[in-house]
Amino acid sequence: MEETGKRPRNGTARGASAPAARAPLPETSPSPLDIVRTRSLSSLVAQEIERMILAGSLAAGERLNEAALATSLGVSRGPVREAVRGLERSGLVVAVRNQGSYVRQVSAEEALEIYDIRAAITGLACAQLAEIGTAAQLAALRAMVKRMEAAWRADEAASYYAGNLDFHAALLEFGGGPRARRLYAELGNELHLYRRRALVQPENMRESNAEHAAILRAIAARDPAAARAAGETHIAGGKRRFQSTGATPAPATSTKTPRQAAPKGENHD
Amino acid sequence: MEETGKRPRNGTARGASAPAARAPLPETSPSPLDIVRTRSLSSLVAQEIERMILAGSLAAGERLNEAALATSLGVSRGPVREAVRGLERSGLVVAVRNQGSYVRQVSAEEALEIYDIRAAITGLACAQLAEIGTAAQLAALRAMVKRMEAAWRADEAASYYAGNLDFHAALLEFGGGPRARRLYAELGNELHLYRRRALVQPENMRESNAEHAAILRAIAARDPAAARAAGETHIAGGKRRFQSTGATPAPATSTKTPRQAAPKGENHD
DNA sequence: TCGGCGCAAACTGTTGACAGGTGACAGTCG
DNA sequence: CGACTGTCACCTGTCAACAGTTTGCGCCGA
Repeated sequence: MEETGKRPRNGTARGASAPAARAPLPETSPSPLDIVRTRSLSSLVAQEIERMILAGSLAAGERLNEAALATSLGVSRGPVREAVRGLERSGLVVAVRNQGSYVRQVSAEEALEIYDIRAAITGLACAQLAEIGTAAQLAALRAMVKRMEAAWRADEAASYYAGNLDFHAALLEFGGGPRARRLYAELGNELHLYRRRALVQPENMRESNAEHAAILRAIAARDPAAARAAGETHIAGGKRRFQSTGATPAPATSTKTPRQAAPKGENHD
Repeated sequence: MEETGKRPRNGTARGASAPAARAPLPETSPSPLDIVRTRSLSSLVAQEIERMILAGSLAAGERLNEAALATSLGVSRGPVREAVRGLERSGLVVAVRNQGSYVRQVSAEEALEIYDIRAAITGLACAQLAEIGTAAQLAALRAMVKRMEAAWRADEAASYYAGNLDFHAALLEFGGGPRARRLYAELGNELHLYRRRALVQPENMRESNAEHAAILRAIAARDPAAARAAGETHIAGGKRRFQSTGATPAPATSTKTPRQAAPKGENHD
């Protein structure tokens, strides 16, 4: 790249100029109408498609019709294509030339591998948290575990699941760096693409939360090695619980089955 | 998405139809962009831009001019935009609306974090390799270590560096799953974006290769825990060698410095 | 009735063009 | 002489249209 434009790269990216200023008018629309001016349509479309995939509106293996998506979202095909390319790079969709893009299907082997990687990342975060975690962070984590305990005692699976997500997110928020956080989120998204999820069972919740408590004990004891082991054990336990619900190790037949059964539940890490 | 198209998803993707046919004309431009019609232009452009970034043609922090890239590659702006979106999702570039895309700059903190994650992934691969590795794989790894030893004895830094890359790639090829492989490659690419690289020093090479040998010993002993520890120690050693060459922990000044010094060397994991 | 063949519709890949926004430069006023 | 403001060129974001390919369906013949 040699001297195409003379714009000398402003050093200070002033970024969001007015986060909350200049709002004297009653602001009829809560946010989206003009906030859209901040991000490009492509990123909005990508976010929406990702949401549809994770929510199940677009099933795993389903084909993405660019024109249909474009009209559905009220935009042209350009932004949709850019969004799909981004999602392809993220691993959420796979594209075949002149044929289309499909929501990626995660095999059982891949799901198990993702569990392994997640275990390593979580262990890393737990170890760091044992070293640099503050008392306030520990208290917040303890409160989450308490809430989850109440949830499984009341047999509220949905509530437990949400709390579990929060707990793990907090674990990486406190103990992991930004890259680890992003990676963990991506792995979680990919895991959502697996067709079968661990069923919600009270025993799973109890076991899962007991492991949460073990993690906290190790962190509180400022023992990085133990914290790491506890974090890895926890994810490994989630993997085991995931497998025990019928994760087929190897279908060994056609690599791409068009249709899968709908997700039957949620798993507990 | 409900019943937009009636195309019933062909199960067998027959893929590349004509790999190298229809080339009777002398093909004046040897550029792979025009020869290969198997992959879409977007992916080719993405690959090319990624290559340019990793090769240094596009320096970290440099702005990507869509039109200039398009004309330079002989395509329109559409594929370039799609490629840039993909690279943005990969973390190689950052985009600002109405302003452009810039090659991402990796800070020292991020580089160190990437080392930590790489250590975890490598440890995972080493542990699995200790369990499932074949004798042939072990022999191949041993041969690589032998070649690297010859390289550092001859003080051929470039040769050692290449062998080191091969060794780590083989480690993940043999012991890691596809997801871990992809992740490791991505992390390596991001690390390339850091402005300062560890200098090539014979002592570094010797130390690095000694750690390689330690990994192989643990794998040969079929001791997953030891293999994992050896792999992590090796990457941690690479991180330490990386730091010792002057990786500033925190510049703490402007978040985006326009220009950085050119890379001065390569690091040894 | 079944298999092969050809046509046509649909979809993707790509391009060019238009509109909006941003940053820099120059002129002007205090 | 300095700061501010208006203007302008460049560039990104978006859209509509064209071309190539694939695929489904109907037709014909054995």
